[in-house]
Amino acid sequence: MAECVCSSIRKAARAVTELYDGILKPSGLRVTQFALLAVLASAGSTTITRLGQILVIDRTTMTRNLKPLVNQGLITIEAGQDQRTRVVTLTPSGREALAKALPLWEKAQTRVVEGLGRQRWRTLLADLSAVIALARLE
Amino acid sequence: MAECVCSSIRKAARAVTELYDGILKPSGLRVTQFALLAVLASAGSTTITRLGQILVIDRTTMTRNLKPLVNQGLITIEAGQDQRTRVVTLTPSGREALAKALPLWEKAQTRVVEGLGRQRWRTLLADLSAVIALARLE
DNA sequence: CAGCGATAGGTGCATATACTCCTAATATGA
DNA sequence: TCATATTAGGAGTATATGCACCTATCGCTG
Repeated sequence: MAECVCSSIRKAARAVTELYDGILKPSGLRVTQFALLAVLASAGSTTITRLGQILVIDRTTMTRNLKPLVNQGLITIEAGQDQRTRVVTLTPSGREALAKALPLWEKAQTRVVEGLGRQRWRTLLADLSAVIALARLE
Repeated sequence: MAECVCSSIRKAARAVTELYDGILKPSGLRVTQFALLAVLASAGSTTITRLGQILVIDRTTMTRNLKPLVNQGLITIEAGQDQRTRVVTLTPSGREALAKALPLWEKAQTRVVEGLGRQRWRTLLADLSAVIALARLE
């Protein structure tokens, strides 16, 4: 099953997560949490469902992933205009944590990109996007 | 953070896992479990640590991932010659479950491979291998 | 052969992931 | 406008993931 797309991607995800998490460790953030904060920083306050759509994470998983960040005071969750929605907002403390983690992320990222070569890295990102689009059809 | 290698791979892993799990559903196996059984079928009985090395999964995670498969009677775990080790073996029932899941896996796999194109698929697998090797240096 | 480092594995803990089923609020349309 | 479908979210359950720390066994070496 060496050619299984899914297993290969999952395997790579585990390997690369371990690398990033290890390097990010001093920041106190995991790569999942870092990515979440980064999305909030760039997209601004948004609902839980919207965050899930952006990150390709199930709605209910998002709810749970947000919890440790709330506990650490990095984000807040409040009711939106639409009373059904809950709006997630980056706190100053969250913005600070993100800024502190950024150079560590860059370190991990550089290691992979340089090891892989820029061209190959670009190809990989494009291929992964294609896979995501494919998987999410219908 | 759209260019984050780690986030992109994780995102793709989620998307593609959902696809495979959905298609594999009638077999009662998840893609993680399918991959595990497939490794056992091709490599034969092995220890927990060895399985983890093959699948790039932490030793302790392996222990837990094996549990539902034992409960379903698809594998057995027994002490090895070396009394420290525990040897995992595919049962006839496990072999059967794997065989039943295979055509479903092929369906999911075909969909991704054809959607992506053979060439691009090959490139992706090679790039993912490179990423794994990179991440696991040192 | 006694002791010690290395190896195999397990447990506790925390996070990550998603499905099913549930409630509440909104939007829609007869 | 009221009934209904849709949408946003949460809770229960089960699996997936790995780190820190623990025990038991093995192999090696003085």
